[in-house]
Amino acid sequence: MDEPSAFDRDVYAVVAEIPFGRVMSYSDVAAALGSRSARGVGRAMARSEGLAWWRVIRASGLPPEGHEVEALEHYKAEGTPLRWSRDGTTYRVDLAEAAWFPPPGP
DNA sequence: TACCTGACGCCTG
DNA sequence: CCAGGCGCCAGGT
Repeated sequence: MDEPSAFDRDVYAVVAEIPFGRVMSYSDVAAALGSRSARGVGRAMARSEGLAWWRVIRASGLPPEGHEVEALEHYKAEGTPLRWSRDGTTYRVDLAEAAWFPPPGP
């Protein structure tokens, strides 16, 4: 069992703080850590377990590839604001409404 | 140390 | 809106 790196644990700490029904983009999580590695955040999420991974999405408002269906179930359960395409076949999280950023510490 | 990969992001056409 | 291309950062081999 390999232990998560300090960077990974930092990512998990931020994700754990995202409120119910709110989301953060990979780049925003990285920014909250003082980093610009959105991809590093994605890697950390891929290795994570027991986290609200659906609250971390791409800057475009789309959930991770291959997880759209499962993520949608969580969004419906949390009442996360969504933006549906005109034909109702695709959706994206309304970042203008659901985006959240951790408050600065003391 | 160098190279490769990845649950990413932004700019162009 | 869709593709393609380049940039960025952390980890693994």
